[in-house]
Amino acid sequence: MGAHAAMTRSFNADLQASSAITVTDFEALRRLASAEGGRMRRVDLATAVGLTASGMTRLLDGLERAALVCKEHCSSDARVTYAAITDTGRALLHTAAESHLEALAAIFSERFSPAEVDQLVTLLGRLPGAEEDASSCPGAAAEG
Amino acid sequence: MGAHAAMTRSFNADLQASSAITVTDFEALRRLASAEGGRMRRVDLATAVGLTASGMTRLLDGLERAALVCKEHCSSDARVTYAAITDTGRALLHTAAESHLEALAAIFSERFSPAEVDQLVTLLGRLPGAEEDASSCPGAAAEG
DNA sequence: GAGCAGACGTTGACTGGTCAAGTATTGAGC
DNA sequence: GCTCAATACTTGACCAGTCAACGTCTGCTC
Repeated sequence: MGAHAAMTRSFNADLQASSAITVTDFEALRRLASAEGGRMRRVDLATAVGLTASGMTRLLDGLERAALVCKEHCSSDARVTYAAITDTGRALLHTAAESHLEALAAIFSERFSPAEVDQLVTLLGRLPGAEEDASSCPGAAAEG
Repeated sequence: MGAHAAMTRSFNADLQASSAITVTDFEALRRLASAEGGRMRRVDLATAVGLTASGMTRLLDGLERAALVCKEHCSSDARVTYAAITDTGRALLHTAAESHLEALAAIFSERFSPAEVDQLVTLLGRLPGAEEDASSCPGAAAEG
């Protein structure tokens, strides 16, 4: 409890200050940016970042209002709406990533050797819900 | 994000079903139960479980309403109020602990060898905010 | 082609938590 | 013994997310 909450709070404050987004916003943008065509079905994005569909609706509301993301419709299935990252979104993600990944790296490299980081990544990767989180973790095995 | 959220959700559902409390409630009760005299200053309890003071007020509101906890006043300092676990609270904690720790053990023993659990405990124990979390983790090094 | 189960997305009501501001109390310095 | 900064706690306004219910659309089956 304590550790996770504390870290999330600190990362949030960090991102908030540098880019006015939350950790979850960051995750969503990151996912979109690396998705094919810079877009994903809202439902897929939701499960990817670990939110419910309605949670994703709220989150994207905010990102849309900030013009970081926009809606696109699917021609073959009228039920689905894509969330697509905009150029503004990509730019902000880039900025945010610098400070966020730096903070992340700081926390970890201060406390763990590269080998230990690897160990954590493999071990935690076995947790339910982590599935392909590890593969998308920037600098998982890298980072000297 | 995903993994933590998913696990917390599942543990919450579990506890909710068995005892109508959340993971955070459980943490607070556990802390109180093992504190000297079954009580702690609200402020200390808050930092112990990783909440703000106001968060703790809200949380204890609920536990008090359910009679799992009660207020006690400090004779030497009128500012402080203790949160004290009641007999009802201890009983419920006992029940909840069975199912919760079982679920916890299941998740971990399915995925990690005892040695790996130890490794995780030591590594994660270095995270900020984890400080003495590990020491209070039931069955950290035990559990075959 | 009508009916129906199932998927996608949104909405309203709620929860668990935050932050900022306020009250009451304490203790140290003068 | 007054003043003032600091501490303990509560409260109101808010935020991020959940769940349950709903509308819409799709695709299968008959």
